[in-house]
Amino acid sequence: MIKDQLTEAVTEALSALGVDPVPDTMVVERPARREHGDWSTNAALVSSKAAGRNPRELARELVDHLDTPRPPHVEAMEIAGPGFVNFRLAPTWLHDVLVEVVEKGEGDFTRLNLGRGKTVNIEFVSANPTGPIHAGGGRWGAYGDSLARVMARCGYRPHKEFYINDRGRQTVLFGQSLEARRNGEEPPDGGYAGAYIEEWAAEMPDGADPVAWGIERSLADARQVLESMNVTFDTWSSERALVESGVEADVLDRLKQSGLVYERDGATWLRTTEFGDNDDRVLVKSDGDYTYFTPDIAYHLDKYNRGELLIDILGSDHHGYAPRMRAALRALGKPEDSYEVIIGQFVRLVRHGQEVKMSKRAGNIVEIRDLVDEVGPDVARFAYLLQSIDSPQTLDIDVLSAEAAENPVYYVQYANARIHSLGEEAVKRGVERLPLDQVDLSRLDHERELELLRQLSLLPEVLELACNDRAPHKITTWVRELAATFHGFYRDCPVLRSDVEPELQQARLWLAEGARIGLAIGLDLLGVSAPESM
RNA sequence: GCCCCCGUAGCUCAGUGGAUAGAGCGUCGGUUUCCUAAACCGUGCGUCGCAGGUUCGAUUCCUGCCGGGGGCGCCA
Repeated sequence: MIKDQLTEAVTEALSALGVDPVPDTMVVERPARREHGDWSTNAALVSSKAAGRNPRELARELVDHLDTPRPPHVEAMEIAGPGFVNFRLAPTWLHDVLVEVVEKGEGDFTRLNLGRGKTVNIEFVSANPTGPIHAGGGRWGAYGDSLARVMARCGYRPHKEFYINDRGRQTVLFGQSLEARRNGEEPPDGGYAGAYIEEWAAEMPDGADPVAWGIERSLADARQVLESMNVTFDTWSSERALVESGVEADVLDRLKQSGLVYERDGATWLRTTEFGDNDDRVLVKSDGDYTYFTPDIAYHLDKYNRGELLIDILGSDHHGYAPRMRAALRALGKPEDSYEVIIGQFVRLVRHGQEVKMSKRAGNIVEIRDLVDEVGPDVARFAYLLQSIDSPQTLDIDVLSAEAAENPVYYVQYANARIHSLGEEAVKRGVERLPLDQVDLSRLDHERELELLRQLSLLPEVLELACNDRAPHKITTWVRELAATFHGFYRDCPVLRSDVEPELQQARLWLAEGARIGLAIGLDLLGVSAPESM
């Protein structure tokens, strides 16, 4: 890969100039502006101190050194600004990218090995099974599932997990609410009052245990709607089953061995402050019951059977929970970096220009189902993945539905549809794509063609960032830009028109194939379909 | 009071230690004798919330403040 070749060349040159080791802030990167070349390095800037020379002077020497022999594809090097070295490459480097893309295909192009086979347990959604999942929960679903896809492509082995809180007060209240409705009564104080309670109560068979039936009903609903958005889980873990197996006592014993457990006011506490929590936490209440915390610790311990690294994706309303779990796992001897918490910010829904306030118990929720039914699974999923999980998100339902045609997901899918239609048209016109090694890719020299190739060449860097930053939305940004460069190419560079020379036509057909592969990879990582016609 | 996240163009949001800060939508105007106009092209005088600090260089890192969201139970 060109980046590695350039990095190696720069590193060698620096060490020949007495800079060894090379500062780890040294990068070879793509400059933001085209005028600054195809690639550039800050090597002279970050090494000037070690070299005892001013940056531009060092840059000069660096360039002289790199000139004999020049790294592959390099046509010119320039010193710019405070001491950047910019590399101007022949378009051949981009033609090589296309060869790599089509030879490796959507299965292997940009398959990284950052994870080296490490297993990762990713827990997300985990909504209480007391009703349908609201539209906010869809964000965790889309995010978690896509993060798993991104990590899988980067050499991790993810295991997706949904934790079911099928025990405790909320489930009891939920069951009572169902039963009350079934008997035509009002739900109990603090119970659930949504319209779905009435619908579900009517479905409930005679003699069913309302709690157990209600939980199953909720889970079936969650599973179905999440699957419609292409969000799936490898394991659905039941808190009740865990508790019934009696693991809490084991966990308590193990925690006691850490010496961080103590009794106070009749309760049993864990000294989580030892590991940075604000307060110590109760494990066993003074009435003898476990708090929710204890089975949760047991659950996390159990998850280590399904992952060396644990990732919890939580809504920002649970962020206070992270320090205590981190502390508990450290008390149990788990390495600090084996547990990661990702805090997702909330989704605000807007309809008719007004925010839709949601409360499950009051019953005025917007379900994911409503959203998916209204705008379709691809639109919903793409919308969730449009921005960083750190940012509060505003989804305007009217914009997503009424203006569906201008939705960014269609823009991307349309690019794919155009490529397929190009293929069909080629068949109609009797044009066959020759084997790649018989095609002269150097014919690709139009700015639109080069832009498209540049965008494709960016995927490895983007994927690595998306993985390391746990930021699948970076894939969304990239695939939108890929679609944009394709549309530009499609507009200005006819492929099958009769006035296009056969050699150029062949090269362009392969370029379209490269774009198709890029779109397929990107959309797959996002869990969004790539329709062949629209 | 303490903790987490956010504050970038009219709106929704990318970007984040570098060289003139971007996209979509919206506005206005243009583009089609053969490959899908769900497209393309042009059109934006933004104190990157404010003030300090670190740095050769800060929208990006640190501190404080202001504004918004969320959280601070022997609830889950």
